[in-house]
Formats: sequence, C-alpha cells, structure tokens
Amino acid sequence: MKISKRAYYGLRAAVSLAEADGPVSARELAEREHIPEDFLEKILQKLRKTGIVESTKGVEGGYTFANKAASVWDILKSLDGPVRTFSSPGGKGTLPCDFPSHCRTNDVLRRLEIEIEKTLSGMTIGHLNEQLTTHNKQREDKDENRIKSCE
Amino acid sequence: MKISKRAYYGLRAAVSLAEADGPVSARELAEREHIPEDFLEKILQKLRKTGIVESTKGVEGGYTFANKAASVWDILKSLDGPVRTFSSPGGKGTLPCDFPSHCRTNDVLRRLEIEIEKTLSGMTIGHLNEQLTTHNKQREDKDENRIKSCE
DNA sequence: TTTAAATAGGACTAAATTAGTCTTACTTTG
DNA sequence: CAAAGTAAGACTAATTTAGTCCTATTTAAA
Ligand code: SF4
Ligand code: SF4
Repeated sequence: MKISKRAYYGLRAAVSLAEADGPVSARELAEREHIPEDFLEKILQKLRKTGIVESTKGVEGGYTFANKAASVWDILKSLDGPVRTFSSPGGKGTLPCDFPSHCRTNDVLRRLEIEIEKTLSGMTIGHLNEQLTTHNKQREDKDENRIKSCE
Repeated sequence: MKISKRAYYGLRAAVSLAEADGPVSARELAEREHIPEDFLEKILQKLRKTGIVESTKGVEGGYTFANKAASVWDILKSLDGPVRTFSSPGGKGTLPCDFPSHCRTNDVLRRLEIEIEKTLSGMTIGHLNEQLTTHNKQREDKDENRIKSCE
C-alpha cells in the first residue's frame, strides 16, 4: 500500500500552487517541483476537472489554486479515482455471497477506508500552508525536529 | 490506493485458517476460499516466515494458524512489505532537502500511515472470528444489514 | 496581425509491479 | 516405498503506472 507518483506529484503541485499569487504555468511548476512536465500537465488537467485548480490559457496564463478548502482526500480522489479497498468475490453486486471469510475481510477493509477518508478529509491545503512557517522553523532547527525516517 | 490480491487472499486465508481446528493443506484451503493454489502457497509461506501460521509437512500436514493475537496490520506487513507512503526527493536520507512542498506532503502522508497502522493493529484475527456469529446473523437478516456498497 | 507562450486532449510507449505458474526437491505418515 | 504434503526459486503473463508525443486551440503582447 503505497501512494502513486501521480498522487504524490499532484499533492506537491497543489501545495506549491496554493502559496503562489498569480497563475503559474505547468512548465514553471514542473521546474519548481522537479516533476516531468508533460506528466504534470496531465495531473493538473485532472485537478482542473474536479475544480481544485483553475486554468487560464494563452501567454501569461497558467494554473491557479481554486479552492483552499479542498482536502488532501479530494486531491487523491481526483487523481487516482475512488479509493476502493474491498470488493465482493464475483466482482459485481451478487450479494450476499457464500464466503464468510470474504465478508469479514471486507468489513475490515471498509473500516479502514472510512478511517483513511476521515484522516485525509480533515486536512485542507489551506491548513497545510498555514503550517508552513512553523514547519520551516522546525527545519531550520537541528535534525531532531525533522520528519523521522524520511528516507 | 487499493489493496493487492495477495493481501486480500492472505487475509481471507488467515481468517479461514483461524477458525479451522486441525492443519489445513494449501490445496484444501485454496478450494475453500477460491484462491489459485500455487499463489496461495506462496502467500502462506510468507505468513509462516513471520510466524502468523505454522506448517507441518507430509501426509496429513498443512497449515495452522499460529498466533491469534496477530493483527490485520501484521498480515498486511508480512505480505506486501512495510507500508511506506512517503519518501524524500532523493530517495535516500539526504535531508533536509530544498523542497518545502515535498516536506509538507510527506508530513501528511506520514500521519496517514500512522492512522492506518493504528486502525489495523487494533483488529486481531482472533477478534474478527469472535464477530463471526454476529456477522452471520446479520447476513441472515434482510439486505439492510449487509455491508453497504459491496460491489 | 503575427507570434510566442500557454492550455487541451488524445494516442501512444515504456517501465514497473502484481499475479500467477511451473519445476524440482525435500519430508512425513500410512 | 508411495502418496500427500510443504519449500523454494525461477519463470511468464497480465495489469497498472508512469511518462511521452503530437496536434489543436487560445490568448496577450509585440
Ligand atoms: S456476504 Fe459479505 S462479502 Fe459476500 S457479497 Fe455480501 S457483503 Fe459482500
Ligand atoms: S526537508 Fe522534509 S522532505 Fe526534505 S528530506 Fe527533510 S524531512 Fe524529508
């Protein structure tokens, strides 16, 4: 269970966009964040379709963060589709099926899904960026305050 | 973010093994749970290496559930390796790096990781199987009590 | 009014991961 | 010793993810 590059890039792009003032072009953003340009473009387009960023075409155009209330969950959903950790044996709604073990497993995974959603919905990009100063301060402190085990 | 078949199968196998009395052979278990036999064997071997199941060779041998205190988290870790949702740009511990957006993103993902671990560690296979009767009863009730949106 | 800087979108390819299979060897009980 | 089992590793197939490329369209500024 690891996060996709798409989601990772998207998250970073969103965070970065949210603290910019004017529109930022995909190219510029790609450089700032070290993300392959064409790939980033695709990501931004997905984010636009779900209203998380806005775009303006033409010279001096680019992408703007549109919705500071958007949560990390919203972004992940936009990029990787609905997060589904469980399903039924048949694949389609042929329930109830005859596999009790399957059913209990699904029950667990569903609870997990709910927890994940809860956690990620509570974190808005706006809030993340408010933490910026605090975080930067921490970074300037000694090693101890850094994120632990960042590989 | 979806769960792998390996993990899914493993979970189901564990739940099923835990309620059996004697050792169950891979073949038998594969039939019971509708899992490809050779693949299941691999899964069980991983689970053995982490002490979740035990095996006895030879005729009348098979796999036994070894540790009722094992949690869903333990099983997932055994099968898919450590669940890592975040990392540093360089990949190795060349920190601190120069990408504040990256850092905040990691911070979020790390919190998520913690939530997931917390949720899944709290669920032991023993506990899951205690719920069996309750759950089966629910299944026998009308549709309303089934897991919602099991596709 | 041309041109350069941008987004829009779709088709395509490459890389990586996941899922599954096959083969061979060893172990145990009847 | 034969049948039923696990052990381990190499291999292949299928799917997903990551990334590229190409062409069209829009827009502001020169
Ligand atoms: S019995 Fe459980 S696992 Fe099977 S279809 Fe119904 S809800 Fe899903
Ligand atoms: S600054 Fe943040 S993201 Fe960068 S290496 Fe350090 S902890 Fe990781």
